[in-house]
Amino acid sequence: MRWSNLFIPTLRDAPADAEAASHKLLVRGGFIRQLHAGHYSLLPLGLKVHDKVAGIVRHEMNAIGGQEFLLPAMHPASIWRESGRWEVMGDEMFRLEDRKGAELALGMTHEEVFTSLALEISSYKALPQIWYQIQWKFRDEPRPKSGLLRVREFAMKDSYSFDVDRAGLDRSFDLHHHAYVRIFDRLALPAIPVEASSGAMGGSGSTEFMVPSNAGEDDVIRCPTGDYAANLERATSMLPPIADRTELVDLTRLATPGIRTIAALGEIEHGAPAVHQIKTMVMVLDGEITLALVRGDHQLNIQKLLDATGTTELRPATPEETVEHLGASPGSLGAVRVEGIRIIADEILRGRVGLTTGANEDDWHYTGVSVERDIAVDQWADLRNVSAGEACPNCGAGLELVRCIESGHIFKLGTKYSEALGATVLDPDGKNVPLVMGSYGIGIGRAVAAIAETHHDDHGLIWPVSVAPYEVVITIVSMKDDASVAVAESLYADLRARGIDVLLDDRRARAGVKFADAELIGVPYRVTVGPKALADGEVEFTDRADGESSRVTCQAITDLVAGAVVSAR
RNA sequence: CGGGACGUGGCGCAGCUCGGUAGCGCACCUGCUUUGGGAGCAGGGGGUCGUGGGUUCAAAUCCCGCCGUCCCGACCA
Repeated sequence: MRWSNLFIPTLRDAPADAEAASHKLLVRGGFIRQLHAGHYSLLPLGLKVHDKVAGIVRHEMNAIGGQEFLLPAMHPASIWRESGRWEVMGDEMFRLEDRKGAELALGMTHEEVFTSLALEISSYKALPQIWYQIQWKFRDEPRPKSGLLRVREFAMKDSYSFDVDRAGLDRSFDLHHHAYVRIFDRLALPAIPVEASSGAMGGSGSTEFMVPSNAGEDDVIRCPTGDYAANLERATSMLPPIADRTELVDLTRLATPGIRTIAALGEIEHGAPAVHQIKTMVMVLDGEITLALVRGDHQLNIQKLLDATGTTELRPATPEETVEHLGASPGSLGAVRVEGIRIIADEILRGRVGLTTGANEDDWHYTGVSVERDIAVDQWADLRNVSAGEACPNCGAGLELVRCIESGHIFKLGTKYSEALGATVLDPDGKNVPLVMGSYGIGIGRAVAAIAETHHDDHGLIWPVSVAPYEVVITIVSMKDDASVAVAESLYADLRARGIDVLLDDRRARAGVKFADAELIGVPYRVTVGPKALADGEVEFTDRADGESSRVTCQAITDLVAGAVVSAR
């Protein structure tokens, strides 16, 4: 294409409200424009990248036997009621009514609709099936942010596997895992597969593909040796055992006037170091007051509590609720001899004695607490946040904490949706069994942003050839130099004939402007045609990634460019 | 939802404290010069100052409501 005919509105300044590098550069480079919060228009350049990413995803899905569908974006409420998610999804689902007053939703994911199609599978002989689509999803995110990274309307590749049993699901899951590795490899995204929480999707296991970036919103715990990686919501670690203060045998009340924090309680006479304290968090799980107990120096991980209890809605109790149920205010709370309230405790507290905790009376604590003897724990679970530096559960090395963009997520769903919608098949024994399902997602726009986030420098974007809006740009230094124009036009025609995605910068602009724009929009290779080199029968070839330039003869340039592009695709 | 900030041509900003008919840079148009890293000079076009109301002779500016956008937190396949 000829730049002079294209709509590529580059900006010298990024909008003031852009924060993330990908956001600034995608706007500055003329790839996207915001319509309103969480909704972006893809401009021609942005759509080209988006299409190329989708094309790679599509190719790899087809390679594992996936079949492409296109399902409606708007769904009747009934199908979401059948799965129980009409209520579960809460405010995150866009809901509307049609003229007849029928309730509708904009799809945020498509388990229900795909499963309804799977009702037509009636025999195990038709399995396995892998179905996918690339379709727009709508989610009423509480806080859209960072350009394309978190939006309310976005294209997603979502696929679904249907198998007759768990072993089949494991195979389909592995196929997807490998396809995802290939996809992220081709996208040049250094995605780390990590153990993850299944959240509201339900199911038995899930893996996220996480791209390290400080623009991300997820924390990953990773072992530097590479033998362990998990979302903080799932991560575990080995902790050195704590020697209990066994001299504190008897449950004893301790006056602690004005002491409200773990730290303060560690400093007073007869106080206790944080590792010998129990932190008591009062939470409301689906409307039920619950005490969550962790060690004094630990932090409660909300997602772990949700997962351990199967809760859909969780919030901290209000100060009023806390006083009503426990008789004291935060700072003096504990679970000792508490009855009639659900108590969930972190595994690390199991068997501990000689502990200190609040006495549920302002300004009083207990010491000598034995967890087994004094606290009626209803459920033990891993509830604590892992911190950087703790020991890897596999090898003991110090764990690191990495901020990441969640770029893909694959789930073993099991039979939750097939049972809810009655999607069953006859197995070899003639028995009716529910389909065993998996679901697998990659956000296309988020992948575009993640690539931008990880492939840029001070001058602009540096697209990998696989997704670049154009593979090469021919920059004509001076449109008034007829020889330059002729050589550039000839090269342009040759490269197009070779199937190269080439952009001819034929604008009547100064060379500096053209160089700066080419770098901003991140075209991986540039051929500069100008009188200087042309006097020697040469042009310049520049690699955007390293900035290296070389002189190449006019005869050799076509092969060189085509070779570089094709090998990098 | 809690906290904070901001809404003035396409983008970046000043003007607001102390009310008096809107300005700068970039971009855009015309001309001349320039021409290998975001040119110079001259001329020019473009703004219901987010919105509704109030105060006032007079409101971008003061007051109130609303809307929108961004950031932090909460939340979030």
